[in-house]
Amino acid sequence: MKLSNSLEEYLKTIYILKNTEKQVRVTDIAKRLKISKPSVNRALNTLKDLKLIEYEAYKNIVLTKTGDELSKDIIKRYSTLKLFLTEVLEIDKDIAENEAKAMKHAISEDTVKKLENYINKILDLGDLDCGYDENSEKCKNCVKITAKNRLKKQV
Amino acid sequence: MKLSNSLEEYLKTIYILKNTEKQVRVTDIAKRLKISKPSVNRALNTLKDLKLIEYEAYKNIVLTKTGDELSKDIIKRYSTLKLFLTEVLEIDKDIAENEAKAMKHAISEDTVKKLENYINKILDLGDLDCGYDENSEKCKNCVKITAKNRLKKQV
DNA sequence: CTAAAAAGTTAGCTTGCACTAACATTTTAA
DNA sequence: TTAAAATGTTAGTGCAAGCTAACTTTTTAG
Repeated sequence: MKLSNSLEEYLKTIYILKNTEKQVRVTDIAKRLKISKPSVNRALNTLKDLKLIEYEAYKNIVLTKTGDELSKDIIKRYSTLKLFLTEVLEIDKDIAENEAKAMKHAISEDTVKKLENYINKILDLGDLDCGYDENSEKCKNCVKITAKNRLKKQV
Repeated sequence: MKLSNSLEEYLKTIYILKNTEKQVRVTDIAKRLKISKPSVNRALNTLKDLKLIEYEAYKNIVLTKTGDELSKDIIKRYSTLKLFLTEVLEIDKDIAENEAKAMKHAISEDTVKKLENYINKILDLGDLDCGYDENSEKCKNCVKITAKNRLKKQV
């Protein structure tokens, strides 16, 4: 299922609220996304029509099985991109979050997987560079990585 | 100046046509972008209002100085992303083009620069891996790169 | 040179997604 | 327990960007 970036943001937010707050409310979504409540209301009705959430007027918002799976998928795309931006390119967290948010919609499952493998290959290597002089003949192909505190849980 | 992804695609297309065809026409833009001529017409009027192109009814389409600079900037973002996807992640060209197209809007100047530096660091290393066994203790930090024919001119 | 083809434009429709104003329902606190 | 506050919904607006149908202008071929 292919959603608009806007709807993906709603779904992602619902998932995050579900796992961090007692309840998932229109107002909370609106605050987090800095969007008006009526806009949230309409988006929720769209997500309901798509059978991604259960939603009755004035009642609690609940993800369906499909909605839950799709949320995880969206968050996976988002956090993989964010991880790449912050840990590999060493971009500032806030900027990385914004860019990952806007980029996530464009990235396919396959690309996410490849990016993830790539990041793992790079970050699992341990700390810093490999000990050889980056400019020496011996190991000129080694890539020096300076990321620390990697592989923290991302949301 | 921050344009929508749609307007960026128009501007990028105008730039490319300018440099590959004798003239830049509504029909050519429409064909390339697979969008109707009236839609192109309206987009062109928007770009004209933004002083990115010169455009009079039934006349030729010309980029202004600002429009030309912005086009280059857009293409830079696009092609840097595409290069990363194709050469580093080894993603299929067509898919990479589509994803880069949709992602380019989200990426800042600063991130483009960092990504570019990163790609250069990786790709400038020469061919293939460094000769050590990737799994050996000796050089476990080396990243094997298999890209060939890199740094081709991208458009 | 003119009629047909190609190119370009205008008008009006649709959808997505934001907004405010106004109203309805639920929750909370005196 | 009930009035105020908080929350949620409905109605209607605006804008971006796609579309088709119908029209105008320019180009081209006989």
